[in-house]
Amino acid sequence: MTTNATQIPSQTPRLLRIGDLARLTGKTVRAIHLYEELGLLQPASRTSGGFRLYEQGAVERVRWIGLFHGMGFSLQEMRELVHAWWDAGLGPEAMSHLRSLFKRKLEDTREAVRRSQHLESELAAGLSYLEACRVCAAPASTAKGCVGCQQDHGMEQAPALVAGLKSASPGRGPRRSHPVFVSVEEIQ
Amino acid sequence: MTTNATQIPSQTPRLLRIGDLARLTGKTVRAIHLYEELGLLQPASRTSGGFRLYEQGAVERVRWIGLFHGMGFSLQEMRELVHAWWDAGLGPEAMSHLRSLFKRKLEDTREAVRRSQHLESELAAGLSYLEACRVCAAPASTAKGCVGCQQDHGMEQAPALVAGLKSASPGRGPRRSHPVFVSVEEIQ
DNA sequence: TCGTACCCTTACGTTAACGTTAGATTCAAC
DNA sequence: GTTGAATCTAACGTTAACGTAAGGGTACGA
Repeated sequence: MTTNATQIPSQTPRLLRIGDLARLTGKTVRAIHLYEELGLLQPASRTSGGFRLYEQGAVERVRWIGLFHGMGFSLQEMRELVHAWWDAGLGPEAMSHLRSLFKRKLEDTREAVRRSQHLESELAAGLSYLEACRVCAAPASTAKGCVGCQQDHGMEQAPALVAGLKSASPGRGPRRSHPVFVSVEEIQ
Repeated sequence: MTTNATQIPSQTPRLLRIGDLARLTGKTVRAIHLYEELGLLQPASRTSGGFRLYEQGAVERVRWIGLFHGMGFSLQEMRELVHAWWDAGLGPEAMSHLRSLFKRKLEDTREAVRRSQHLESELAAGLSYLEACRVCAAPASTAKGCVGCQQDHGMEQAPALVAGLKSASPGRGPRRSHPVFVSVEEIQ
């Protein structure tokens, strides 16, 4: 009887070996091993020699893992979710637990969105600030004096990201010009 | 002459030892050492015995590091930015490089926002799906059959996150009931 | 001066998600 | 049967951002 990715003339669909699964999903054998260790995926069976054999559904499964991992779910979190799902059929408490997992992750995700959006606006403001230098004066002189220029570019105050960068400059500036005690140059 | 966090009766403000800086910023001494290694922060000087002494500005600096680190900037990325800022005074190319760093990070951040927002909507949909179970039937029977129930909760299709969880169940189900070859139970 | 908190440098440990390597076994085509 | 690709398990390595510990030196108030 042929067991390797061959059509079995009965009701059992063709099974995949791990390498097939890896190629079909763009993952490595190692990654699939890891998912199995974490309980996220199981082979349908094994050969008598110990080779893992997977059903076609495993392809979807690995893709699902990759999709949500890419969106921000750690493998551990997914593991919790999967286990909570399996347990949810056992009673109301388990179901409540599953829902609370969803709620917590949803809240965490909303917070992450806010943080990223905040950073986005900081970066956009900083970039505008830097672009403004190129606009407001002749290129040669602007580029030369831009980083150290004192004008506020039409803004009341430099964006926080740029302000922090600016504060780095004077700190380094005086240290180069006026050493206080031991001039720290070993960091180079 | 007193050098430890004492007012020097001249134009030099009181300097902080590393422990002071750590307490004022909520960071550890170790973290501050790391920032120094990465070139993000430097002590203003050292005692003859080697103790680091920081200016008040270092407090703002460490806070800035923490703020943007918390928003999604890796320390390495911040290092690149700081160095690009320092170099930007050297000419138009360096200035252009600084701007491109901003642009790239801005693009990455926008992508991160999109990913998180996508996950957020998936989680919200999944939660609605799960909440609908509690709504559509009596608690006792709903909780019992919820995970495996076949009705679509008024939705054409389960959200992708839930669909992936559902697909985990039948895979585990048959394996418990109808082992094909070697039943894999060692993952327990 | 003494005592104690503080600081120094060095170095190894932790975590998540794999990557990489090695030696042995299995599988399937020829 | 032979051969070479594929797979097995085991184990160590990588990265970022620190945490932890150790042994020795420093700073400063009492």
